[in-house]
Amino acid sequence: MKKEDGKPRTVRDRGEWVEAAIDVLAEEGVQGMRIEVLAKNFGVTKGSFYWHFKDRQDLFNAVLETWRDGRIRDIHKQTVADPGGEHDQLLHLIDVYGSTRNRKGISIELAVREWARRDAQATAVVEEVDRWRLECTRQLFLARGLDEDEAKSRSVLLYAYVFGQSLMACENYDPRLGDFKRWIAELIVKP
Amino acid sequence: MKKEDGKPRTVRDRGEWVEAAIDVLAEEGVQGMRIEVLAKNFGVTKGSFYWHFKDRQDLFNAVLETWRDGRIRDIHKQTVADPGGEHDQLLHLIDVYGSTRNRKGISIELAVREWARRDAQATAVVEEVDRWRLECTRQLFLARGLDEDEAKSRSVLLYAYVFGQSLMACENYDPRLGDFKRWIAELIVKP
DNA sequence: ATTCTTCCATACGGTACCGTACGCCATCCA
DNA sequence: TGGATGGCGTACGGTACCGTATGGAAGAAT
Repeated sequence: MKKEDGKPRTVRDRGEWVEAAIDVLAEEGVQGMRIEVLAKNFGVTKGSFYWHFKDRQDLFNAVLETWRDGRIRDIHKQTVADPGGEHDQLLHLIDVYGSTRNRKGISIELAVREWARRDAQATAVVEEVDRWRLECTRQLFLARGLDEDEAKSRSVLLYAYVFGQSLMACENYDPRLGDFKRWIAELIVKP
Repeated sequence: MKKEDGKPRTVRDRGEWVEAAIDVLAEEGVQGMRIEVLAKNFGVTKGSFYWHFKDRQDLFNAVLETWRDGRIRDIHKQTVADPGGEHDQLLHLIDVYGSTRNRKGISIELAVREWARRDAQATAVVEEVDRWRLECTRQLFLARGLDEDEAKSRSVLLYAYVFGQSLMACENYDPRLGDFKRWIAELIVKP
């Protein structure tokens, strides 16, 4: 059959599909990444999807790899050697995951971890990302003069805290929550 | 049509449906609570379900209320006044959510919070549970002699940490992770 | 200009659900 | 003992998907 209207035919590549899928992942979770829904929100049909991807799992793998590579790049950028600035770098790390200006990044983070609870592929990706992150913060703590054990412990605490923080509904707990969070960040980072 | 086999007809009540639904919630998440699947795993058909529940949302509400009531009961049991024992009570709280013997409880906890990210009803329930929990631990910290702000801050840190901990994949980070977690717990609770 | 390749639209069969309509059996009750 | 009622089975229509098969348009290659 033919298209009668004059709408220009949109053409998308694999990368655009993955980006759009990650957006939906953040908002709806893994279950939300439906091919036909993605296609509709995207202005094409699934004929396009199955041209660029073998099947749904193929998209999932691409999403996971893209996320992983981005996170690993990010953590390296955020923990570059800056002698004397380790304290601020650590505080910044905590802040990034606690602030609302990174809402989308946090949503993706939670969605991927939720995914990882029931999917081996996602679990492997999360493990790899966590390894890098823990390693990088460990280096920062070491540079601050902490011993090996404390550096590792505080790294675990740091990331557990930032992820857990976004799971909690404590906005109405106290109007001075912002102060509390700063106090907590200092406690986690403090030498 | 008639049942030819001699299987005794199973009869279920509302509570049993809710219990079974919570089990599935822990393993599969909200999306996993499908009526026909629940019924099959349960040895009945959805004819039974629609006798006990108006619709799927009706089950969801029952699940949320049951969870909320259980959590509120639990937190009160775990934070009863025990002058001088507050330190151990706080450590125990952290331990409960970190240990593998509470695997199911943790799974439910995460599933409900995942649910809450995209559903207002679940959000309200999580908020209520968090309020109680934060309030109870705040009392424990106060009893330890901390001032108001630090009691509140450490309460937030405590719960953010325990939830975040179950989101992380750091089992392979270091064989002495158990030691690290004990060290972290002490840091969180320490006066 | 013709063929080739790329990329997408459409149609189709299949599955897994939700919710409803209705009927059947067992038990309690007069 | 016959009827009422609680509790469930079955069948049906409807929706939302997945994946495949096939065809068509538009540019690239020759």
